Amino acid sequence: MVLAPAAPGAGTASRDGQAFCLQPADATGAPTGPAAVVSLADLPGAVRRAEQGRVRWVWDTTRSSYLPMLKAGASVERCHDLTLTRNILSLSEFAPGSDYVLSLRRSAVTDEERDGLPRQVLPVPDSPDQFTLFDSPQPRGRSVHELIRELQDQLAAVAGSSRRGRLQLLVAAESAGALIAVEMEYAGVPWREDIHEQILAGFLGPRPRNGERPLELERLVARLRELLDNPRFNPDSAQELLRALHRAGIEVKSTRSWELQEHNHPAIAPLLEYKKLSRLHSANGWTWLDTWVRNGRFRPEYIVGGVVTGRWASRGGGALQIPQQIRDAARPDPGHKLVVADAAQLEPRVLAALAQDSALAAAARGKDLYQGIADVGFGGDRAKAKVAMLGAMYGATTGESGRLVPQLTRTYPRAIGILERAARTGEAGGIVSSYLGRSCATPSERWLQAQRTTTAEEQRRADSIARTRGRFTRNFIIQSTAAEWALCWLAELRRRLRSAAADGTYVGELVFFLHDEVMLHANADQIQLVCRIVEESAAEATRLMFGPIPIEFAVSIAVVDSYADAK
DNA sequence: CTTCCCAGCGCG
DNA sequence: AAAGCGCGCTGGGAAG
Repeated sequence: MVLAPAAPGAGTASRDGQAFCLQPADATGAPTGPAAVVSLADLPGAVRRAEQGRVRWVWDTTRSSYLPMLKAGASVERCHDLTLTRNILSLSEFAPGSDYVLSLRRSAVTDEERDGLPRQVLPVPDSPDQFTLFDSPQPRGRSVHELIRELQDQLAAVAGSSRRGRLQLLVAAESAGALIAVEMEYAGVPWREDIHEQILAGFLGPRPRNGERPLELERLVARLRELLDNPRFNPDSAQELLRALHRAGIEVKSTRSWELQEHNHPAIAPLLEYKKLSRLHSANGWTWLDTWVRNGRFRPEYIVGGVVTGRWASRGGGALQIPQQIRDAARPDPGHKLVVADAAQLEPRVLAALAQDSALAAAARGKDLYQGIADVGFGGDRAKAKVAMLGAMYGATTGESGRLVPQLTRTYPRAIGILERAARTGEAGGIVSSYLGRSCATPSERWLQAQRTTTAEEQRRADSIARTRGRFTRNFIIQSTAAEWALCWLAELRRRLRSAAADGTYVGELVFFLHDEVMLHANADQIQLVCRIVEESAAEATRLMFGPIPIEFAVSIAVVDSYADAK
C-alpha cells in the first residue's frame, strides 16, 4: 500500500492547512480506496495504523510534509520523494527513454534556458523552531491524483531500467536520506551555548557591543597599523590590505594566508593571527550563536542531493563547515555520549570497488589504505602515497602531487585507468555516472559553443575549458559513488536504530552528517550496541552496493563527551 | 538604496 | 608544502 499525504489545496484536504490527505494505493501506485482527511492531532494514530502493513509514504518534498508530521509526533518507516527521484531520473544514464523521462529531460533544458532569471523565493521560518506547514516549493498543492500519476511513471522508469537493481537502490537510499535529513534537523546537534561563549571569550575577549570589534581584534589592528606604518587602514578590506602590504615592501599577489606565510616581515605573524580570529568572529561568533542555536540545539537544514554529485548541502549556519575551534561546544546531554564515526579513506576504497582493482583492494584490506599503498610503491612513505592518490582522483597535473601520480599508474593500472577514462569522457563532452546511476549533467550550451573554435588562441582556451570538465567528471565517479555508500550506511543505521527502539531499547539518534562522517547522540548505557550498529551498517552498505567483494570499508568510531575529542 | 560578484577561508 | 574536486558563508565593493 502506498499513502500520499497531500498539501492543503490538493482536492480533499481541509482549508486551514492543518490536515493531511491520505490516499491508499497499491505497489504500482494505483489507488485502492477512498482518500481520508486526517487532522494533525490524529496523524500519529493514523500513521501507526497504516504502518501495520509495509507502506511507503509518497510526497513531493519530504521536508515540507514530514517536518510537521514529526512535530505532531508521527515518524514514518519509509518514503518516496518524488522531487528527488525526478532529479535523479532526469539525468540518469540508467533510466530508460520513457515518455516520462523524456519529458523530464525536455523541461530540464528549459530550466537551463531560464537560468539567470530570478527564481521564486519562498518564505522560510524565521527561527529554526517555528516550522511552518507546507512551505513547499512548487509544484505546490498538487492533487493526490497527480502525485500518484507521477509515482507510477517513476516506478515504471526504475522497473524498466537496464540497471534496475542499482537504480532501485539509489532511489530508495535517496528517499531514506530525505527522511534522515529532516529527522536530524528536528533533533539538532546538542550545543552548549555557555561553552561556545567561553571559547569566544578566550580567543576574542569579552562580547563587544553591537557591531564593534572585539578587544583582541582591536589590539591586533592597532599593532598592524603601527608595524605597517599606516595609521588608518582597515585590514578587513582586501584592497586596502594589499596596498598597505605593498607599501611596506611585501610583494604579494593576494592576501591569502598561505601566500603571506612565505614572507618574512614583522607584520606577517600578527596579520595571520588577525585573519584567523576575524574569521572566527564573523563566521562562528556571537552573531552565529544568536542566530542558529536555540534551547541547546544547533539546527541546520540539510539539502539532500544539493550537490551535483549527490552529496548533501546545507542551509543555515554553515553546518558542513563547523571549524575545529568551536567543536568543543558540541556536548551530549546528561546520560548521553556523542558517537562520532567516519568512513576511513572512503574515496580510494570506492575507487578500488569501482575499478575492481585487486591490487588496490589488497591495500584497502587493512585499516590504513594509504599505508598499504605506501608499502608497495612509495618505500613506506605514507604522506607521498596519500598525495599521489588524491592527485589521481582530483586530476592534479603539477606540483609534487602531479609528479607522483605516474608511480601509482604502474601499480594500479585498472584503478587509474577508469579515472583517466572518466576524464577523457568529460573532456569530450560526454556523461559519466556513479555506480548506482547518478549521472552528471550534459555540457551547457555555452560549453559546447566554446568548443567550436577556429583560431589557435581560441583553441587553447577551449582545451583548457575541456580539461576543467575532465577533472570534474574524473572526480564525479568517485565522489558520487562515495556519497551513495554513505547514504546506504545512513539508511542502514536508521533502520537498526528504529528496530532497536521498536524492541524497547532506546539507543540514540542521528544528529549530524558530514559526507563521510556521522554523529549520534547516544544513550550512554547502550554504547556497545551503538558501536556494533555503526559497524554492521557499514558492512551492510558495502554488501548492498557491491555484493560480496574483497574490500573492507573501515569505519573509525570515537565515543566522546565533546565533538572536539573526536579527531 | 538593493543586488550581485569576488576574495578568502572553513569543511569533506 | 600546496594545486587538483565539491560546497556555504561573510564582508567589501562595484554595479544598478
